[in-house]
Amino acid sequence: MSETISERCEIKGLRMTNQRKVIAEIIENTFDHPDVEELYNRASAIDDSISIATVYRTVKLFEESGILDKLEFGDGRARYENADREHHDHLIDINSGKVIEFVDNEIEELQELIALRLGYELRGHKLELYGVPIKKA
Amino acid sequence: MSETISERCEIKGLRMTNQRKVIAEIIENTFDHPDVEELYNRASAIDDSISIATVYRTVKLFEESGILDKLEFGDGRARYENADREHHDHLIDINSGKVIEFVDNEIEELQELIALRLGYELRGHKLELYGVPIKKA
DNA sequence: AACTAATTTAAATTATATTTCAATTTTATT
DNA sequence: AATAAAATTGAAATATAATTTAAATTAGTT
Repeated sequence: MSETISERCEIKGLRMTNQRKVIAEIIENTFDHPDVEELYNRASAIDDSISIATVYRTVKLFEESGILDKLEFGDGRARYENADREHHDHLIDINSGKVIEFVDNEIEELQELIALRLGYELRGHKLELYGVPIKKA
Repeated sequence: MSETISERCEIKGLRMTNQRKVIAEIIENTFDHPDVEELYNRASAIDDSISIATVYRTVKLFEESGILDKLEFGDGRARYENADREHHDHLIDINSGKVIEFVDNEIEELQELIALRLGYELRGHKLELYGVPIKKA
């Protein structure tokens, strides 16, 4: 969480148009996992000249630049989150769709180890847990 | 690996048309992770009257019946595998696209535990490791 | 064999994402 | 500040994956 997204874009040499600034700021201040449609809605509320094509282009650009992480929870829509955060994985409540973030160092280390055993250097991973809330008695 | 896919379909009360039998058999005897297009190619080679719409419908039906597992490795195409196998996760070679299957009980147990700590009963998970081969000296 | 309901094909449609291209905006240069 | 070159934009067209429609066929039942 060192620099803002706009700052990181400049470091990467990306032109900061107003559209990109708007989208960057939305993601900066968001704690959920919006899809493109939702980003477009939020961006339009700030600057209604932004087109959805630009939102698609921008998230793709940001993803390729390592500024955003793309998430896919299996419903066909890609979701995005700020990549400049402590790494974490996701637990998805299959009843409500709610997404809970978590970190577990033990599981992170195990993944490295498993990859090594298979002769690979781990470059990334995707871990999603799907569950239902435990009912309290 | 107790029954064949066809047998499991019958248990579930699904009608076994010739198209479904062909698709079931392909998946039964496959050790890779074909997408719909690839299943369609293989099915057409056996019975060239099968349409791609049927392949789409069949994999969806099979998935909903718990006969197939749907995999998404982030390239936009869904892949399928026989669900009636020892549970395993996947390591994807990001250079070659090769998919390696693995099982690690420690990581399985950890996932249960993490879900419990968050107040959830684990119903499923998706773990994919992405890596590059370690070069031998 | 006839009947009913499910399934099939082929085409049309939907949903998500990407690309095209003229117009505009940005950045670097003067 | 004005200018030129290059990148970005919006709107529409296009691409791609998946689903649905409707008429025809097939499976399972009587």
